[in-house]
Amino acid sequence: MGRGRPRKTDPEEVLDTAMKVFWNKGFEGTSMSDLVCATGMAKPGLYACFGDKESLYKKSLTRYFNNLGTPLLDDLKNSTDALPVVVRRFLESVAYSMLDKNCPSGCFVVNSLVEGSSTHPELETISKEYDQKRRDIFIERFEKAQKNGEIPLNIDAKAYGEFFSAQSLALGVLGRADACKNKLFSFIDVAMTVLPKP
Amino acid sequence: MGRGRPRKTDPEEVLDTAMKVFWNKGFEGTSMSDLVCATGMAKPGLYACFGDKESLYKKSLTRYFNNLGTPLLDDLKNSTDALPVVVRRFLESVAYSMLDKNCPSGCFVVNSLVEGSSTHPELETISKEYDQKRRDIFIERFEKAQKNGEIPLNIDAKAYGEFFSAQSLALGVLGRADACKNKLFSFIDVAMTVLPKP
DNA sequence: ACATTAAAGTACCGATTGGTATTTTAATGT
DNA sequence: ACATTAAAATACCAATCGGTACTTTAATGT
Repeated sequence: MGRGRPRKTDPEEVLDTAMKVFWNKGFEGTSMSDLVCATGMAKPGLYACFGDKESLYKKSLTRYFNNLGTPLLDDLKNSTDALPVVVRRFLESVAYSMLDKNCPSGCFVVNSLVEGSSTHPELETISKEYDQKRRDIFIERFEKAQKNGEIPLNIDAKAYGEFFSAQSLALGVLGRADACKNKLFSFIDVAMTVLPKP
Repeated sequence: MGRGRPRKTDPEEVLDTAMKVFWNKGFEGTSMSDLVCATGMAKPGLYACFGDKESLYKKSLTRYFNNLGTPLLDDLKNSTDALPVVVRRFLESVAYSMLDKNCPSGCFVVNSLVEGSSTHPELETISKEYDQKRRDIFIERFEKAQKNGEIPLNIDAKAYGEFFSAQSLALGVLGRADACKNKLFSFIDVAMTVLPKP
């Protein structure tokens, strides 16, 4: 163990809590006082641990993407399951995430994309980056599907990949507007009809 | 003409400008000073004309919906064109709105839905109300289409209506993330493949 | 001309904002 | 026992926040 006074709060837990506050209220809607109250870490502690508000927000968004986004993307990229299976599983996982009552509503990346603070352009950059990663992996998977013969050669694999990637944006907004499980899942059912038979 | 000193700025123009500022930067991200600078109307004038910040935001969002949303919804509701024609026209109109360089990016209703200020619950209520209106009209149109034989009877008209209504949410986020015309339109092309033949 | 009306403009209010300097507390190494 | 380390806690900063009281200006009605 280190030398000085022991930490009252685990920085990982603090970051997790801060993530949820930003996710729920946005960058502009969250004050440092909000974060102090929610995390239990005093203001100077937050600054010492995570830097200024913008830096803490970036770390929160990165944590969100790594913890909640990356597993879904890895599955989409690496699973050997058929295209309709992996695509549906991705969208349903997003839907389940929308319904998790231990987390704020919606998708933090979508919230951040939409808030798009003009006074803090770096925040827009990072959320666009994560949005792009999802898009790229969807496109890759659809191009692979075309090579595999899972979908016909005469369709625009890139456009289809982008379409399904964008369905998670719609789910993010629907989740933010308190859509129930039935609505989210019947939305996915309809979206899945886009997938052409091979 | 009235009695007192003439207005320097037309309240309609002021509201139009305020709408664009809120649309661009959100409720929490916009300060009264921002609005004073953008509109040219001094702060006491804004309060006298529109009430407090929350009230001005509501009027801005209502103006957005009436001016930009209602015409599209009226067309969707009243046009005698075939289902694929009116649906595509609706989505393409949304896409063109995303590309209008005289307006902020994205859709103000989507932005407002996603920001969803927890400290000002009325703002969430009104954006959800406008979102619901679009959904209702889409569902109506799909139910009508089913009666007309434009789509088969064995599909879930409500789910299809909600699906296409939600595509404008996706377009709103895509527009916010600076999607270009090609991406928006090929997105719509793919979405339109959902429409079943009669 | 002059009172009346209403908007513009200035100056200000307490509260809160993001951020920090300083002190106090609690552990460890010697 | 005591210096050292590091975090907690308090107190504070200038700037900005949403909102308002007050003064000034420019028009109209008589």
